[in-house]
Amino acid sequence: MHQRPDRQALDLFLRRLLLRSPLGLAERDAVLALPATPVSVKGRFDILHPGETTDHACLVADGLLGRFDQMADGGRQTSSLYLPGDMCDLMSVVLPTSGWGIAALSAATVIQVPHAALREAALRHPALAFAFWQDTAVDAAHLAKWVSIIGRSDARTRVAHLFCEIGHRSEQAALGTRAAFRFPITQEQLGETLGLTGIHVNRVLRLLREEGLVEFRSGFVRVTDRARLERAAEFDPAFLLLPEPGPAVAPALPHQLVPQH
Amino acid sequence: MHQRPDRQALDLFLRRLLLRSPLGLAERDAVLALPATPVSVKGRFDILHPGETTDHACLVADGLLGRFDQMADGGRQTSSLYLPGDMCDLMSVVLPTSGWGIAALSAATVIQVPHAALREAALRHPALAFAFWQDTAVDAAHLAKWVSIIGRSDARTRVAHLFCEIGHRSEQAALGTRAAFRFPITQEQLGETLGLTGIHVNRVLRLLREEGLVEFRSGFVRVTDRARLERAAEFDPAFLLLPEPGPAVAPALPHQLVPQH
DNA sequence: CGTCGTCTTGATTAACCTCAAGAGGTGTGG
DNA sequence: CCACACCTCTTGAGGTTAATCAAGACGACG
Repeated sequence: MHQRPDRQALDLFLRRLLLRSPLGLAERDAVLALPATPVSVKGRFDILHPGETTDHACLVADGLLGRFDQMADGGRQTSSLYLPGDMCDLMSVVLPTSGWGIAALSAATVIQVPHAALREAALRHPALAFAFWQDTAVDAAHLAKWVSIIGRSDARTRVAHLFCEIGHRSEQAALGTRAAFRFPITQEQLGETLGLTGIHVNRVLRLLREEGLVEFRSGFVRVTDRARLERAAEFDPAFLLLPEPGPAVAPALPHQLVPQH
Repeated sequence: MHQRPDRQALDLFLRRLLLRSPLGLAERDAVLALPATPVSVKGRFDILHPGETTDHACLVADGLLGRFDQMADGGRQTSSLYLPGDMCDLMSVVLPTSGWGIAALSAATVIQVPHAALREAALRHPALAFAFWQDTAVDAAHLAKWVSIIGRSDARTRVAHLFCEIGHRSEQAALGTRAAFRFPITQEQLGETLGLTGIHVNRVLRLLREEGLVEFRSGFVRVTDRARLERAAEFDPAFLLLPEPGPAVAPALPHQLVPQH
């Protein structure tokens, strides 16, 4: 735990891959040996501008990142949020030029991992190639879910769903519990994520607080009634495509979860 | 051109991969040699139910398919449309159980390609593994764009954008031109795709017709003013991540487009 | 102590939904 | 061949949700 931040983040990333893909020792070592350059950025900093071409992926070590689309009127829509351990823009390895941007929503530390190294690791270890492909598929699954939430749900459902999702993901990544977790985002940014205005998000937050479902204050979420919150959100954890978390959150690499390969 | 439908569809699929990934002769042969079972379905048939597990991907040979999410109230949200040549649900190779369903929006012919064969081809040919991964990334890019369109655009912009996108994709797949193309979908289904009600889609279609931008009747789109339509849609072809189509659409495999590998 | 970003609340407006009803087109059975 | 059912498209009237406009409070930071 007193490692350098880049190694620690690679640990988190490997942990995330292992949740869904069994990887052998050689593959795991290859992930942990990836070259990694830590970079710290302030909140509201654009790490990648829309339309730009990159030669590296960004692994989140700390803070909150978002993938966004810039609209004609200057407004933004955030399509994905990335927590520590997420390799945001892993798909840029096969799609180095894309239409979206990546922004830090809060102060953040990101680890830059060169495409060349990721590509080489995937070539050397086919199981890794599949794991990377799978990671992109999970990203796509999230986006598909997001389309349906924004397209068909009202504001209250959307806000509730986001809190449920981030709670689950935070717990899965051992960053907090479903009942209480850090979520360093402003109401305005919540609006950009949910397809709402910040003002309306504010009203919905008040409603959810008064209903006793969830409280959001200064970058921190406290779920006061999980059952009712998940019902309000029409939340189904299955969509996260993750195994159910065990009773206790494993502090480090859960070797017992890794099937032999 | 008088081949069996499954070989023809694999041709289209290979063509699509080659648009973005250079593939050698061996890889191309491997794609064309994939086992393929054609199946015909009526419109409104659910090919894959939400939450189900599959062991094959679906290559569209004819008709229109959509990926959808079923909401609690029974309503549907379509998150992606698939035209002939698209391997819909290619990502199911690495994510065999997912939350979405696949439905035929019109009568359609789909070609079932077993996961096992796709996986083996990817293992044998790393370049194919990258091409498949890239195809999933393109899918994700589409979804990300869709999130921002549904989250931030009004109904007129959304409808216009969809027509622009399907027109471009139809032209790219040599199924029609950007100015006139088949689009076998009902107004209700358009609504399910755009996050609107079918009734409101109807009103917007009337508006666009009266403005002289585009006409939609009995499954066919006629663009009457492309420049203004694309402006109304805030459409940027770059988001499709495709090279600009040449002056003429190549009728078969464009060998001259394939870089040596 | 003042400034800036964020949060909060109220009043008004606009976009889209819901409910309702009828028209056109197509396939099917009498 | 006609009658009927069914699906899709069309249009109107009224209601609801969320956006917009406006203003003030709170808190962190220089």
